[in-house]
Amino acid sequence: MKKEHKHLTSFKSHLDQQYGQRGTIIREEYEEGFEAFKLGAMLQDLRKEQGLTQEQLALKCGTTKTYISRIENNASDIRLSTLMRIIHEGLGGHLKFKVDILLK
Amino acid sequence: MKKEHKHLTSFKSHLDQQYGQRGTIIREEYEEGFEAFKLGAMLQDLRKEQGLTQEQLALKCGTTKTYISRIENNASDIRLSTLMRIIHEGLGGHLKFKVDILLK
DNA sequence: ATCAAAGTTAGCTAATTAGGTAACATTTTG
DNA sequence: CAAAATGTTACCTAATTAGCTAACTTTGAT
Repeated sequence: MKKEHKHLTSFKSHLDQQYGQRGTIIREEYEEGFEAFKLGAMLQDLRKEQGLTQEQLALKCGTTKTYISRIENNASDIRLSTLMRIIHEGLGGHLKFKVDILLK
Repeated sequence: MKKEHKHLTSFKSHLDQQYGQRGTIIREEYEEGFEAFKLGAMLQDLRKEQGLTQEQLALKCGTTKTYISRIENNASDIRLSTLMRIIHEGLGGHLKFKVDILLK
């Protein structure tokens, strides 16, 4: 496999522990890395947790598997509105931002 | 004033309490709202906390006060890369995402 | 090994952001 | 009030995303 998704396994086991409970909130936090921007990995993880194919996800949020693939592989920048649409309509999720600033 | 920034005051007082400390991390969390998307308000708050004008901020991150104004007033969608540039280079901050999903 | 499903890549086009300049409006300061 | 600083809006252009189709590749199942 070309790509590695570091926190997939740990997150997966966490999911497994909670599996069966209803109404459980998954919180997947993505911290922007120093080198590369791996939003794609987060989206791919979330999609797989829900057992969706790229095509199924694409259908839910009105795009194509082609585009989902590009996003997951960080092949393109992405608009905020598009990111939110994928998370909302595609994954049924809720996006939050946090900004940390070190005061001088 | 046309716009209101609800959490500016509370955040401001919190800042005032901590003022003078060095190395303190401000965590401004923005929860995407139901109705409208107020990323602009968050960015404006953060800018003002640092005592920057739109023009000063624009200089630091290689854009114009015109553009900063448009973003703060949610007059335009924004690319992720641009958002990150403003937060990094303009505000010296660090952006994090979180996705909450309610399991079915 | 073969077939089908899933994922990736390549073009092209249309829609939208980002950059630039200038004019206008609002707020602050003296 | 007057002047300066700050912020907003308008318009245009260039760069980039998003959408679309099709071909190619990889993975998984039988």
